[in-house]
Amino acid sequence: MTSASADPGTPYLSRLNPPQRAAVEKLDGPLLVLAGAGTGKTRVLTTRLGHILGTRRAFPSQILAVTFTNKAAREMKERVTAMIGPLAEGIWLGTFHSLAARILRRHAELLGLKPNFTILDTDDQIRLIKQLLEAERIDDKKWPARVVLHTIERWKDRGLTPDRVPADAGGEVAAGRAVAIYAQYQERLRVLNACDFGDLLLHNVTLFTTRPDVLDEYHRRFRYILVDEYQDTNVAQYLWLRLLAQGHRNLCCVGDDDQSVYGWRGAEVGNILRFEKDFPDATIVRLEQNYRSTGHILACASALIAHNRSRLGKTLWTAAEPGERVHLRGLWDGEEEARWIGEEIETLQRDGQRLGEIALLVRAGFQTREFEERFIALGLPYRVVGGPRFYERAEIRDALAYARILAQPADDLAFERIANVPRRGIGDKAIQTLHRASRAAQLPLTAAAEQLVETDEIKGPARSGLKRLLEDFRRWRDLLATKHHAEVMETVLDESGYTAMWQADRSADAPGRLENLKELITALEAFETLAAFLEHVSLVMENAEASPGDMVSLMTLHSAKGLEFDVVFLPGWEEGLFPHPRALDEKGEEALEEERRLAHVGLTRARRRAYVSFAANRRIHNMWQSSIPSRFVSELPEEHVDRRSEPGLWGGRGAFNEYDQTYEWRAPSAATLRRGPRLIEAKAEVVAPRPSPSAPYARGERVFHEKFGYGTVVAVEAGKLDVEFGTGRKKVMDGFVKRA
DNA sequence: CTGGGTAACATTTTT
DNA sequence: TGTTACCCAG
Repeated sequence: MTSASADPGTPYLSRLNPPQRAAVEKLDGPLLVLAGAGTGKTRVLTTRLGHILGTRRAFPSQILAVTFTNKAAREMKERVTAMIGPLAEGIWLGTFHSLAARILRRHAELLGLKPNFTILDTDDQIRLIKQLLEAERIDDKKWPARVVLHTIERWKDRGLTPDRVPADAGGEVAAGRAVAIYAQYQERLRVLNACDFGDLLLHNVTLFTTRPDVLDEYHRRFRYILVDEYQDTNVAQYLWLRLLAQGHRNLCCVGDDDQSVYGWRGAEVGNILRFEKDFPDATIVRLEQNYRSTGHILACASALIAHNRSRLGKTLWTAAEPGERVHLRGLWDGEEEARWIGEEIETLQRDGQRLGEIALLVRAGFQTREFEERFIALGLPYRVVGGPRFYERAEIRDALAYARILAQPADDLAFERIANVPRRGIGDKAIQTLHRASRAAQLPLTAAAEQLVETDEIKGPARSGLKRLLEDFRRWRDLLATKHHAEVMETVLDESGYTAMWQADRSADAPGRLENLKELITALEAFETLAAFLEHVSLVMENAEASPGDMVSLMTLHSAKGLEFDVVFLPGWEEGLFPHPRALDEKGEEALEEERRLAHVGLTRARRRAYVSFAANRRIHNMWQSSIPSRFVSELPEEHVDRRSEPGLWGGRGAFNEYDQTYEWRAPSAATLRRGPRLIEAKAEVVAPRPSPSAPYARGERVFHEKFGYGTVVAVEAGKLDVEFGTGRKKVMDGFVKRA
């Protein structure tokens, strides 16, 4: 037994398997730990932290431990504290963004910022880009701000400042002027004394590369660096790590290339390969023994992921029993799929299975609805994990905008957000006038407004509303000097009429919003300064913990990463849904592999039972589509699945169903698959719907439309018709046509 | 300036 | 099906 050989002072080492132990004990020099799903990587990370401290190789303050999520950071802190006690407090442990922000605040002036810079949310970013597009007269119909922002963010993810982006990069985006927009965007951020998330890292990299003296300070500070979920790092994060690790090179990265599912957000699996290149002497440890899933499940997951070409290659194995095969089931439609899963869960529940250990993982958020409806009908308790974060809620952002404008009068974005919320007569026209004045005077909006209200350029309700608001700002700022900011904030929300606005709102979610505002005030009380609170909210604050209780969890595959459950349901494994065609459109083969990794993540969440299902027909956005099983279904080995489908469905003789004889399902041939998704997509055509009483029209029928004139019906859907008019084919509501 | 009505649209989302 | 963005009448 290895325990006999463990040092008496390090009993924790004996609880590790040999590769785990190697990963913990190899303290000096670069180390890459390839940790497959369920192989105990968190244990390795925390034990390693404890080992560094336990062997007195470094003080806590000399360790930098980086994660992606606040949740992961919190868990790591808890586990290390449990191991070594309150000493753990001193470790620089946090997310990439919070650590980068912490460093950036100390050296803000070196980057043209003040230490109290604002961290923008997506909404602010979009608004800013919109303004720039408008100024450049770029059609934002053709180039939506989100698309332009996405382009810019990918550049930032790659560590590219505007001057480093090739002038012709970005292709057609923003009418070919994406790089120019990027440069303007950065300039605006500087004037606003603001950063977006990408900037936190990017500015750090700029800082470290331009100021070796500053970098040196951090070299001396951090002697050991640990990184979790390394496969999700983008280039900027990689550069950041590499810069910080220069010298001692005590960099330990833990990740799994087979769980890289954030490529669309700039994550670079290539960083793993790059690690070996940049650190040729790196030690590489593979963790391959899975402690989570039973045999059949693991076999399915492994066989599936083996279809990916770009992998470093790991072979997961388990000492556990084979357990149940993966349940594979084809159903008639989505409704039936939901019904079947509901019944299955009820059966499990009767057999003593806790609901809290059951999860339903879907590709896209909207898919949860069908199941929610079913679960409500059954009275089955469930929770939806994910959804908008606390600080993304409109009421929270509004309240924060008030706080921001008080903390930083130059925050134009915050001002614009609340200038007319609640309504105080300051409409688009007034805002435009204000912008003109602000540009002319080279002043922030509020300062420009101070001047403007003294003139006649603005009149009527706009003028009085603005005047009143500016007075309010002054009064509230004065209040900050004498009262606690939580109290001030409450006053602000009251006196501005913001609270009253929601009290008067009779929509169903208004009470919830008022609750959220209360929660915000409560959270505010715990902070020293308003600025500290603002940082916390934008970087750290999470949704209130999902209510405890024994409930089924519903979430996307993405948010399931890192979690595990006894029982996992994986519905909707159909071409056209999973792999998601939009992903495939954008990046082809590479994206297909990312989708496959997502499938792999899904399967490996399950400890004892996994259910994969697909429906022959599905209503998406009120359009019936017939679909064929996902190619991933056929990648699950026969001998590890238990396939049961409804008669006539997949696994039967061919015809998908008795109503639709025109469509025969064949397993996609290898050639078809190689040719890519497009062909398969084309196969998933819209099927003639069941006759709908509200649309008594038939194909081929002549109809008359007020606007388009006479035409011929070419397709019928519930409530809608496809009609060929003289001028072209149009989709019309059936209520708008008459029989000709 | 506001609010109603309608057309267009609809991945994933750690920070 | 549900949401959001825009257009026009009051």
